[in-house]
Amino acid sequence: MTESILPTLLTPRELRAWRGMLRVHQTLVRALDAELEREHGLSLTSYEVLLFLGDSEGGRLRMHDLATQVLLSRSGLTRLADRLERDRLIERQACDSDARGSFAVITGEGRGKLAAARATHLDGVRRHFLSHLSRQEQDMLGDTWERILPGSAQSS
Amino acid sequence: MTESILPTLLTPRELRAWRGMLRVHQTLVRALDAELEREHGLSLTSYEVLLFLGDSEGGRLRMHDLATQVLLSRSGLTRLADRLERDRLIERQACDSDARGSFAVITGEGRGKLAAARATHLDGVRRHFLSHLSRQEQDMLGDTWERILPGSAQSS
DNA sequence: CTCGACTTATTGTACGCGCAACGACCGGCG
DNA sequence: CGCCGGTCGTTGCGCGTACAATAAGTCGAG
Repeated sequence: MTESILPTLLTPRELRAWRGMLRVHQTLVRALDAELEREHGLSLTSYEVLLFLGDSEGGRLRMHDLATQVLLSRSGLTRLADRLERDRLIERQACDSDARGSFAVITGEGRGKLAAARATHLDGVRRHFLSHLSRQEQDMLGDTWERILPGSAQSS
Repeated sequence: MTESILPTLLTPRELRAWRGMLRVHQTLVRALDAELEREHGLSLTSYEVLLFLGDSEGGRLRMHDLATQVLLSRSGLTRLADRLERDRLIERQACDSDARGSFAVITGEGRGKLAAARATHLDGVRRHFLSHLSRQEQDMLGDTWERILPGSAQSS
């Protein structure tokens, strides 16, 4: 009676590819976040905000665009920006071409923090991730990501 | 004066491999979570709890072990288990060999939910992820994950 | 047998995030 | 010009999670 639809499961090969990514991602993100927090009192998302701002021309970005790039909801970014502003790592700036909008601008202090944190972060990415990959594998991974989600290449 | 240490940045190839994973992971997890939530009112973490329980012998697991497998803190799992128990998808069971411990046990209703959700979830994983990968690539990915984080292969 | 260091699960608390709603503002069309 | 659908950033609210502290229990050394 209750013989429900049994979905055909994944093959071991598929499982390895899929769950491996989940594990690796979660583990690495946790580790990188912890390192950043410990050495610079910065969360990974805060770091990414500074990163994108620092690499933008003028060191500023519209809130909406910034939210998109760091994969945060607009409300989430509003709150995060509040904290970063409180810590004087960014400032807000009105947008004169559109009175609704505002820019987030990285401060000098923010740039200093970014440079320091970047060293830690990049070191972590290399230790935990890149060091295990040959150049060919890196290329292949990049191709794979691009195929799965077109436009997955971006700034540092 | 303020000539700080400029960390040497990542190469484009490294960037593609690294940030690609971040984007793909976040996007896919969001999508899968939304599908599960919409079609079965189940979060991805809840699903994973049911999954691991359903695939364990006796349909039960110690809270501590379960927390480890779903990558949740023990307190996080306690709360999640509360919710799942409220929805009658799992039950708690005392452990007679160790009076401190308790088991989480999947219920019949939980198994039904799992079977249904599993169809949705596996379909999603195939559509969003596996369909873009050849068998060779799946193998290569699996190898890569295993090298980065030994022991990244597990149940469905 | 008893003590003490460790483990297990739970609880208090705080935080980060998303969703929905809001006010302010934009731009195009009648 | 005036309106109206859409957008931008912010806010109220609720949820899910981690960290620290706690109570109960385990196990081995003396």
